Amino acid sequence: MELTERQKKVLRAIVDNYIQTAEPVGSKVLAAMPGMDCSSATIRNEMAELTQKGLLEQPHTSAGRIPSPAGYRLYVDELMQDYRLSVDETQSLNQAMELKMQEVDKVISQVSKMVSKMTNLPAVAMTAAANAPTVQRFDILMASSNSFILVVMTNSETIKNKLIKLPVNCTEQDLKLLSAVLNASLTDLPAEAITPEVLNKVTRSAGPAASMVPVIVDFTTHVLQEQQRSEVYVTGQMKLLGQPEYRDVDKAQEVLSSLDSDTFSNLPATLLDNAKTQILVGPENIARELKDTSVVMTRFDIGDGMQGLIGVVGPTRMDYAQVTARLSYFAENLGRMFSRPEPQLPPSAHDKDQEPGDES
Amino acid sequence: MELTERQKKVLRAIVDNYIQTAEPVGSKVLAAMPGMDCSSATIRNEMAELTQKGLLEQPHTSAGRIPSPAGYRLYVDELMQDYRLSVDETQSLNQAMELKMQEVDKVISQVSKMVSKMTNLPAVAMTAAANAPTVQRFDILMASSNSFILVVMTNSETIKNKLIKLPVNCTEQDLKLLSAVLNASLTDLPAEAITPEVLNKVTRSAGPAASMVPVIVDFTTHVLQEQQRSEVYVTGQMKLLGQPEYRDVDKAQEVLSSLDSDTFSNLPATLLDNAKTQILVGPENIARELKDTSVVMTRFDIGDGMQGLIGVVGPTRMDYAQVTARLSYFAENLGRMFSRPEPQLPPSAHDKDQEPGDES
DNA sequence: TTTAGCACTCCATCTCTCTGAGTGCTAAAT
DNA sequence: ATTTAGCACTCAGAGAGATGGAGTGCTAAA
Repeated sequence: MELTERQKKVLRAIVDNYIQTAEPVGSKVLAAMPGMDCSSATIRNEMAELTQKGLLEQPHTSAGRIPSPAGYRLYVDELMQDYRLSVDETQSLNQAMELKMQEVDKVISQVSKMVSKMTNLPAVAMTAAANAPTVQRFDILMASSNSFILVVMTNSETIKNKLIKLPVNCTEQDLKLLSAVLNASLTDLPAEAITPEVLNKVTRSAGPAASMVPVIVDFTTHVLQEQQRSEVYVTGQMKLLGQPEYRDVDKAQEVLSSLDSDTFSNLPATLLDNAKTQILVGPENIARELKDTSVVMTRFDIGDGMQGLIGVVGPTRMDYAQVTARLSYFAENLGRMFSRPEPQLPPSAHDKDQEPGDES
Repeated sequence: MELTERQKKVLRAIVDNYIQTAEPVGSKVLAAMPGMDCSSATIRNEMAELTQKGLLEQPHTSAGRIPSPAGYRLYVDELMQDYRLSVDETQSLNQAMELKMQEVDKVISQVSKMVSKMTNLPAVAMTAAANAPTVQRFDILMASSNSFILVVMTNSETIKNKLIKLPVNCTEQDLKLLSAVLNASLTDLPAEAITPEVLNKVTRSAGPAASMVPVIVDFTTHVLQEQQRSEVYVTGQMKLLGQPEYRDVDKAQEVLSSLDSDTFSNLPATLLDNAKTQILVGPENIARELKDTSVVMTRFDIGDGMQGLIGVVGPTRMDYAQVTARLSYFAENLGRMFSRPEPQLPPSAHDKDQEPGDES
């Protein structure tokens, strides 16, 4: 079952070529390639053998060969040449990444957009909380006599807030008491632990501002749930249509419709412990609908135990080397950005116009 | 140029039928319709006249008729029958709208998703700040010895925050001073008015915590700019492919690629002062690329002078009546929800699972 | 072991024909 | 004056061959 050097060369050439052209590759064009020092007949023999080994396929008798899923697998595992990012590319990647990341969840959607743009394929991005989210700290500010600002910071250092408009007659002192009670009773509790009993206890000891407690608790559980739920952002769906294998609208729709939270929610388990970029070829895939596509995913770390996954979805015939390289570079630098403390920009920092809703 | 009653009836029937079938309508099927008390020959005569008046078109000599843009215009202005939402529909709309709206900008994207889902067409949603955004209030909380929470509330009552990690040696008192200075100098200023001079002045009087000022100001201008910029969220692009006229991928792509901020940024001026739902048929459209599509847009109000636009994009042959009805209902109720003070839900409120990244 | 040569296969493309839906016009009917 | 029946005409779209060419597998010579 071992392949000769020449067979490897042929297989690699076929995959490379097919990735570029999306057309079955014939023996003639291969023979004409530089570095192939044999005739088309020889190539044909090798091809026949590779086909027999299940690494190539023939759409029909008188067509060239295309790689089979197994062929792709071998290619990405052993044959693929590393793609070197050009200087231009790293520059434009760096430029794209120069985003002002003020809110974590906005970052995820931005990231997804950028990945899609730079790979020219639909992109998927999601967060995955490593540990159960809890609240680390509550603050309550008085905005006016009947409106208050609730500030909640979670253990992953995400901060959420809410304006509470409620006619409550209370002083700054009362608010201090309330937040003290909240901080004492509700911090470090996962969403499930916030039971009616706890709520009752809080309400009883909350003093004059007690009427705010329900709203606060409701908001808190909402925030915690939101943190826990791994949101999946899909961007650039239309990019898939650019690929010749998805000119058929129905096919594209089938694939894209399976790109939702459900599909990816069982993925992280296998992927999160492996830091390297993963390539799932066709049938190896997570969802049945994706059996004719490939998914390339990689992990990146955000501060404080939060992790994210970014990846792209495309035809099995995608440029794995290039996509992998770009994705890894991206993930790496993204992680670095997050671990960096405060960017410390001068306030006159130029403000790149970041088209918000652009998903072209 | 006036139309007879029967001509109107014929035109309406043609548009209605074409909206359903996307096929040219022939005289025979029209004659067979209930309520048409004349033969196909008579209909043919009327059709010829309507064609001559520019309200109908013929794809080729031996095909039925389809409405021209002018025909659609007349239809939506005068002929269209109001679409009555069924009980089922209002229920599912209400259910869809029962979202926990914790953050304004998340709402917009949610809204866009919902509209897309319920019209089965690509949806566009954007906010439009009525007046120049300013900061109304600053707060700074100490999270730990070297991290601080900055809370900024704008005049539209949006609250943004940021965790500042910076080794600053200062007391609660120093923070009080800093926030007092910020509140005194930077509130009610639009982004442009925050000049280096102002910044300098603030830094000088900020006391021991002065080193935080650049970060704070940077964040503030960022927030203000973000508020001002009208973000355009486009969702459900793939829905367009469900429409027979966009089975051709290239056409769909052309349309969808023009759905970005730029296209819609010059729209509000004409639309924002008119509260009713607007229908832009084909060539009347904002962008040249949209000349074969129609856009239905409507306005909704969020509290405190903020406004939003939601709309859908689809083939000229879309079900205007239905889309308009759903959109209006949606906009109306959305506005109502925002003007309501605090929902005051019990904390045990059931939590509808709101699939986040689903754009199928 | 490699290569040239050749017969064979079969997809893609083109042309041609044919069908049927739909029209416009004319002449009779109301 | 309007409506209707009838008829000749048009033309897109489907289906049936016919054609060309890319690519293969196999055999026999190098």
